[in-house]
Amino acid sequence: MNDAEHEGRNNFIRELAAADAASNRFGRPIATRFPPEPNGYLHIGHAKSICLNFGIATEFGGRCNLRFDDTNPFTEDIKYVNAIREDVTWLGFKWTEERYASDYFEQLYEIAERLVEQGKAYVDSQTEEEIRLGRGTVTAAGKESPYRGRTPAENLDLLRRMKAGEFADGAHVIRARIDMAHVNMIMRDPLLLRIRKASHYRRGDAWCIYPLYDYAHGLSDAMEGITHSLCTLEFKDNNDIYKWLVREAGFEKPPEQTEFARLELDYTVVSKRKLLRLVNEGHVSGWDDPRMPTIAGLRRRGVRPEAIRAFADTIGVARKPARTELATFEHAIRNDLNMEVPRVLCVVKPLKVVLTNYPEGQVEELDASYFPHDVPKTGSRKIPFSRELWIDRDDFMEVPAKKFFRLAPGREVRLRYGYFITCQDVVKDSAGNIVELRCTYDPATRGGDSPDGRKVQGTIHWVSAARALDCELRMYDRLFSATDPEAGGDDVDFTSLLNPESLVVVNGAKIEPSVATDARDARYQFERTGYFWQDADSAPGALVFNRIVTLRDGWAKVAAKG
RNA sequence: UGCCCCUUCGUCCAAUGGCAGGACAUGUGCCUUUGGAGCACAGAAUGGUGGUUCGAAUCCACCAGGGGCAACCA
Repeated sequence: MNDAEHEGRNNFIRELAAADAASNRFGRPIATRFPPEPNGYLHIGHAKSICLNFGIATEFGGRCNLRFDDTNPFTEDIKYVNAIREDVTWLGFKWTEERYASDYFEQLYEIAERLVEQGKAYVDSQTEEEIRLGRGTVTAAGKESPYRGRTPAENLDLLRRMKAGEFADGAHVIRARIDMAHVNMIMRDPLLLRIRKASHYRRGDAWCIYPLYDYAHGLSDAMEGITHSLCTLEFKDNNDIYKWLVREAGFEKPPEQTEFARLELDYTVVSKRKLLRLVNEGHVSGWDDPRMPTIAGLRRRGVRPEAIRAFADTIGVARKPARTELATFEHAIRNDLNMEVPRVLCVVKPLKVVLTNYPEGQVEELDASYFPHDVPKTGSRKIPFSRELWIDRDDFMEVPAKKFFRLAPGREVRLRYGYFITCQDVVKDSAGNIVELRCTYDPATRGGDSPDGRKVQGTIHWVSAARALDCELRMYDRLFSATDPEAGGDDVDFTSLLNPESLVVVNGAKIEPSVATDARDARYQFERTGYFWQDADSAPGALVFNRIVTLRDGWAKVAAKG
């Protein structure tokens, strides 16, 4: 361990890096990389990997590259490159170098020629299906290709002509000559290069043979001088070919791959294919829908990068496949916001309150601190108080339940930063719905304290009916109603598990007027309700707030118990 | 069915042969001009069976359970 041991919890990869740094095992600084394929958007699972890779590099005075593993021209696009760059930057990381696997095509090709010359690779001309069948199964050895015995000269000629574009897609592939009976399926003569007469988003039509992941990844790491190649568990078996290639290619002190468990979060899917379906089938509004687990979605939701980094730290890194409870993530979000953002008052479901003993037409400006006593920040604003107010419907019960501390007929409560009020009368419409409360206020309790020392059980939020602003509230909840939406495998369509209430739009909420002059990207705690900020759709006069996360709700627990 | 990986409180992660600890969650109490936050306390775990050892979560063997691998995807 070195002097950076205070920076987060311990894990096996960090110990490995610490030991390697201490022994100078690689003869070069610790180097990691974050290697996304630019074919989709980054999500919370990538954030774990990003924090790990950049964290290790920083902690041990090394470097971390952002490398785009763009070896498949069919699926990749510059727009994803840009989105990924934006997301990594937003998360708070600076990469040492920006690299592209597609910049290594030349070197990868040279290595292929050498392998062919040494008889360690060959051109296979079987069909795709023949190759698949020939691989055998997990219990039965594979069969050697009839083309496996081609001479180096023959292979080299074919390879050059493949590169020159003489053959159609699928006519030939380059395979490593390893062992068709290897217990690890990956090692049964893995494919290295395939023909794709496709335009690559960066290389255009310069190439028509493209490396496969196994061929490109380890060698790319090696060419960049990476020391610790960190990836998720499903690449465990690929480690064998990784080692084989960097050795055969002759790299001194090649990088070493280490696998860790990917993040699985309750009520969430992170597979690119499924995320894509959610977008394409219109279950969400886009990649940045605030319910999406994408970085873009979390950003639009209002989650701060600090919260994501803190979350990554608390979940740790291990080899055990594990699911994390959503509460762990929500705690990280609240914990971050709690100490940072100002409190304001917003009434979600307005119920009119008329203070019968308050002068008609009078408006007072009350002082209201932006922060509670335990947040070491200062600042306040004025909030208007008037005869007619809005309070939340949930803060009134005509027949109060046990342990309900809020407003009820004959009961006195405190209006936050305001006065004590007592409910005198309940006004209903012809259908019996409560439409208005007639209350009295105690002028001596201005600011919220009674000079006679009288106590109230509840404090509720409110806004002036005359001065409040209308706003729309988008109440987001978990996207799925099942803890593991993928548990059913292919037998269950995961979209059938979508939570129908993942978005509840509340129109006609009432918010205090101070927010009109705040910064557009201000985040708030709406007291007693949750954390919010303005959505991208918001505009002056048509305010729209996203709920970032709810507050912990102690009353909900009491009420649930009855 | 073959190979590989994994198994510690409800959940996630520590403890690397020497007092099983933290966080989230849960419960109770205190405090409170947010039923927020905070504070205090509590309950809660080494998958099983053997073995090695003065001593095992840790090392070994077997068993059980979970996961990964049979794309010209990454």
